[in-house]
Amino acid sequence: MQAEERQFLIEQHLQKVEFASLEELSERVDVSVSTVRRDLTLLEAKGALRRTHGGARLVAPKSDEFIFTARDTHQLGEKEAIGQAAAALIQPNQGVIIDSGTTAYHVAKHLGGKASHVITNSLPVANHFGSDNSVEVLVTGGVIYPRLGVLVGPLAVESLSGMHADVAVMSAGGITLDGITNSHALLIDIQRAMLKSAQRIIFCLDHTKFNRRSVSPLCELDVVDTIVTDAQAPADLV
Amino acid sequence: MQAEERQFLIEQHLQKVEFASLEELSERVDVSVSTVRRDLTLLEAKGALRRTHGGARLVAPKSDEFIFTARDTHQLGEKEAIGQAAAALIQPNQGVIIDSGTTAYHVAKHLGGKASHVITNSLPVANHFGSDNSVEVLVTGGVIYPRLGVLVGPLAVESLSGMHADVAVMSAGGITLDGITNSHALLIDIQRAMLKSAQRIIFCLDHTKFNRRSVSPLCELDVVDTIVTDAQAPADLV
DNA sequence: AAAATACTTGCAAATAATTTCAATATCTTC
DNA sequence: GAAGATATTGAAATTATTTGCAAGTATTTT
Repeated sequence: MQAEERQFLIEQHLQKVEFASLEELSERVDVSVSTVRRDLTLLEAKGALRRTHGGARLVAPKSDEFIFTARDTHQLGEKEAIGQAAAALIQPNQGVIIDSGTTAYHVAKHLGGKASHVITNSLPVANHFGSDNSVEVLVTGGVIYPRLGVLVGPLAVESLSGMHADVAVMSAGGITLDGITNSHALLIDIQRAMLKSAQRIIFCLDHTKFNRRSVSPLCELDVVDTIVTDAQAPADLV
Repeated sequence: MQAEERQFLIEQHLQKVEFASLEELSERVDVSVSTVRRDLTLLEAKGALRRTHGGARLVAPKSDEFIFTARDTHQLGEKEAIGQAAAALIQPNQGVIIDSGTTAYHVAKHLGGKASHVITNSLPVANHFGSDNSVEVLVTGGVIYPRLGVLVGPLAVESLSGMHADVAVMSAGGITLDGITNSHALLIDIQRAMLKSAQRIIFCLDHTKFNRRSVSPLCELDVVDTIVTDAQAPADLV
């Protein structure tokens, strides 16, 4: 096995497990513990990981810089499923607007190369498609809302105003019979612009969002074409 | 078999396998290992591949994250130092435009919370500041240029046109006495807009950029206020 | 504080790279 | 086409890297 390949494997393995002992790694790449140590020293210098007593650990444990995972951990399974279901609704070669919520992000993950254009104001979504040249990704301008990686502000709204897409994949803070609401006032303007620019509106909302009302009203229910949710959603509202 | 043909075969084979040992190549083109070594040295100088202990590997094999890390490894030390030096030139609370090159990215890394506003069209730079709420980061809109994580296109130029910053930290493909040039034509418009929007222009160029001319002319030398480079830069041009 | 575990350092064997040199092939020049 | 000059090639000797091991040192645990 080649030194470089070995180091790559170590890096890759750590991406999965976040922490690994020397023995574990040494066995995995089939070299002595000494060599693993040396590799780890190198990789640490490169900034790829951090050595600890007994092993090594990822320097940035979260897969996506932004705090996503922290918010996510709760309904991860449901969101994953919603993402898959919503992605299945997208026809090949459509233009898709993807919102900045965590649920919308999961839709992006399952989209693969289906869409031909993706429009988004979410940095995690942009990163996800960043090295994929089968999709044209259009990022709105704007100011980064810290910790969420969302682009907000007038520039974001402006950039959206001139655009058009077949579908908009949205998420929100809450839904009642009166309409859909969201918590961040800054997002409202942007989401309205998104709704206006898309022909078909898909909302992705897990069951915790039902019968909840956030501070800012976003839109009426009749604007929405499809809602994707999970099995635990209250039947009466559906 | 002809030397040129042999080298072409090696190149071609590597395209497929990403990595090959000396023995493998020697057998494949039916010459001694010594000759393969010589060929590899040549091909490396040409930039077609990278030699490693025991073989050779493609220059840009993997494409997961933005190509950054791969491109970087070469002049990493120099770029790191340039980044630090350039960051030192920024006064606290200034508005800074940061370009999309790898060198400019290193400046961002060393900027800390010095700047009050950062304007960029580079996703890596945006990510870097993403969870830092001491800095207001303004991202231009645009289409993602795959593999580099740069936002390009008319939207990017437009978003820059209305903005203003104290300093612009730029990088480029080459510099001669005739001016500064860059390789990606799509970037030129954006960089020009950046130059127009900033009061003071800092160019970060490592020594390999000197006396090199890329395809597209960017600007004359008199536009530039400061150039940050490393020790190996040719003295006469400085 | 003692025991256990992990880390560092120095060293020798194995492996790979560079250098050197003779043999062969290729190109010039007549 | 032949003689000499130049370049390329393969093999041997030298030098450098990498690897695994063991002894000594540091860190953590009990």
